[in-house]
Amino acid sequence: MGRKSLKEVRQQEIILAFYKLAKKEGIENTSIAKIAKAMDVNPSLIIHYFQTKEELSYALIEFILDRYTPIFEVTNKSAKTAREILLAVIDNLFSKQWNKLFDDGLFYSCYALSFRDEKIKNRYHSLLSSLRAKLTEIIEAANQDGSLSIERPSECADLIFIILDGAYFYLSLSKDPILTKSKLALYKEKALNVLEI
Amino acid sequence: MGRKSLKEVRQQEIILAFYKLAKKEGIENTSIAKIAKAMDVNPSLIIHYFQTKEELSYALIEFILDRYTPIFEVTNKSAKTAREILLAVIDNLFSKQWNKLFDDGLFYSCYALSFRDEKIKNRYHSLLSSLRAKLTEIIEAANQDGSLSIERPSECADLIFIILDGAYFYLSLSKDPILTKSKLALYKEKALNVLEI
Amino acid sequence: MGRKSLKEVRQQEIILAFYKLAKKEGIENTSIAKIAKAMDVNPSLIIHYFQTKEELSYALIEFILDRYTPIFEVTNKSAKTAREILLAVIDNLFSKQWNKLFDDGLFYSCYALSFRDEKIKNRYHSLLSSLRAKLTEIIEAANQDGSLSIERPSECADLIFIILDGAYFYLSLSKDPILTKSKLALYKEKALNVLEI
Amino acid sequence: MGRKSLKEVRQQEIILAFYKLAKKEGIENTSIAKIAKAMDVNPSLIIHYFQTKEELSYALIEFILDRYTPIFEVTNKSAKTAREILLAVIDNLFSKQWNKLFDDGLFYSCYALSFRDEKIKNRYHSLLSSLRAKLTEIIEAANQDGSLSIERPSECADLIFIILDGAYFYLSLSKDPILTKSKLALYKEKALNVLEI
DNA sequence: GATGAATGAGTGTTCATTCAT
DNA sequence: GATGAATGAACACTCATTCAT
Repeated sequence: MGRKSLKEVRQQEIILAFYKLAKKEGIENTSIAKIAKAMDVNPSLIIHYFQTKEELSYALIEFILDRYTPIFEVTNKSAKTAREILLAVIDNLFSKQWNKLFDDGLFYSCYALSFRDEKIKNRYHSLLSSLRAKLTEIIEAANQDGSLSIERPSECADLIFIILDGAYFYLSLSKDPILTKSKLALYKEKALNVLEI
Repeated sequence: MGRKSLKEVRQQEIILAFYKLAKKEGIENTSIAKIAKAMDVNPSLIIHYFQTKEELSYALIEFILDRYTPIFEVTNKSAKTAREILLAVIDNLFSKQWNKLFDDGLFYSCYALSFRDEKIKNRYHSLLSSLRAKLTEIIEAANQDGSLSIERPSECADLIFIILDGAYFYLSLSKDPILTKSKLALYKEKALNVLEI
Repeated sequence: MGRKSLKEVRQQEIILAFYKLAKKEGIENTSIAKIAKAMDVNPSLIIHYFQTKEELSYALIEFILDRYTPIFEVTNKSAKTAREILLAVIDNLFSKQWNKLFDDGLFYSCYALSFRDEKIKNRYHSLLSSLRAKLTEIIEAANQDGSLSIERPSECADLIFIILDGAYFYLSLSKDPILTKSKLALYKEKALNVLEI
Repeated sequence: MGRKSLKEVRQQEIILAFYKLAKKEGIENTSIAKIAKAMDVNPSLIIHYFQTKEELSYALIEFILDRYTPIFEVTNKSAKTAREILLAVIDNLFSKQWNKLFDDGLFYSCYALSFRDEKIKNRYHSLLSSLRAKLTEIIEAANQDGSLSIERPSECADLIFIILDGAYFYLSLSKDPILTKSKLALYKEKALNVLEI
């Protein structure tokens, strides 16, 4: 299989540096020069690996949306029933502990970009769709083993994400972590209601 | 004693020009120079009215969030029962026809700014809170005249907005207007369910 | 005789505000706008009284060089002998306590301007000449009453100012006030030697 | 590995261009853009080599104060006695022919800056101190070989510079070169008196 | 693979000034 | 006498990018 080429390694380093800076100061304030400075390399090197700023930005978005991957990770998956897995996933979704590298500000910044960039819009849309699809699968599995009997699993999964996204949209603005926690618990309950649990 | 003040008029003109440009090209790509060019005035005139770009940006956000005002406007309000008003408002909320000057991209762009600007965060939070408060009032009015009997009106209003915000978050990415419409109808139904209607 | 016109009063206010700002931040960093802000009036008003920045600058230099006037002020002049007056003046010169409103940085800044502005150069030259002339007079008076017998009074006065200016030029850079004081005393002694005292 | 560095060469070119412009029009009127124009390069190139205007200004001051170096250069030094060297140096000092690139206006402009910039003040102070130290050394050498017997060499050197600085301060304003020359001769004589020559 | 030279367009902001009221 | 509108040129500085080495 061989080791990763230097190119890929370097590209990842650059994206990570970009990510960290953008997280701190915002995407629009993060220039190639700043990234280069943070990495202590020459700005030209960044252009060398990503021909344009635009390409670099796409790579960043890719990186950011990849943060979502572990959202469905459940420990001891094989040892669990479909229903247990579903509950664990719901827990995951409504706790947002799944990824420490995740940054809401950046997520919404890039989301906002999608209104003027079709490519980004597609990327976001496909992420949101795939999340829904995965949840749908889990619901269907629970249906199959009889532990659940949801009539329209995909509609149900969709609704849960509607609640989830609406919840984070609102709670991101909150400054009271205790209130946030209790609200999140409430919304989770509502999501479980959707599942008739 | 002095020349008559054009301040408010000019400021509004500038904000409107800013708004239009930002809508088209994004906030981060809209410079004072571009606004000035669009208005066919000198850039320093803009600084004359808004001392800094920051101040101008705050004014823009104010302007954008003001677009939300008509959301609760219902024709023939006095002739209607509380329940009718409530239904009309829900219709409003889930149609987003209430304001043609509204731009989602801009709304989310500014929202994203709130993660690095406390002032903006407060402004968004207060908007969202006041919307919830107004809906709560309407629900309570319907409770009072017996046409509704919701136990926790504010929790109920909150939940409706959670669904609404989650819905728009998701549907903003959609490119299929027909699907969007039908989904919106579905979410509205869910909101009505929350109201036990 | 009547009272001073509003014009003169206002002009003096402006110059004083200019002076204070320039003292703090340097001439080259002091703009009409800043002066106006400090005075809480409109920038145009300043232009109204001094047609151009240049004119205002000339007025400032005039103001600054006027600070030198009290240098020859000696209390109880009439009660003193020529020699006593001379000694008092030398004391004055080498103490620089004569005017609290005096600022060295500003003085040298304007002095530097004289290299590119003939008018300013003349003004400075005439100040330095008149100071020498006054000192010469005092020396001549002491010569006359026999308390001194200097052969070339004007040359002598010139030399004293050479020492004085050289001293302040050097000591302005010093950060050790005690050393400054002792050095100043030494230079004064040398000046008195010139007078054969 | 990378392109060969032009840094020092270019930096010197920039400083020289800065110097020439500042000499003609004054430091405060010399902008980065003007320097760039004079050099027929892009303004950003100057920023590339000196990150800020401030840094560039420091470099200029360094350059200006370096003009003082040749002041103690004496031809045929080894063939001369200490006393001859001393006389040659005094000649140098009071002729100011030592450096054609020297500009008084600029010197005093930068000197004036030292009142608001500690770094510049230190630089000037160290220059003046080192000049005094060098002269002291020469006087001590003459003391040693018996051609002079000055009790306090450093005080003596100091006094000579006081006279020198005071002289140039005054004579810089003069417009009569013949008078200047004769005065300078007189002051030189006084300096020699200090050395009891 | 990486650096440094160099550009040109752009940023927000300040400047002195003019003119109408 | 004083204000506010408006300008146009200038400021230091940052940007993404290209090219030579």
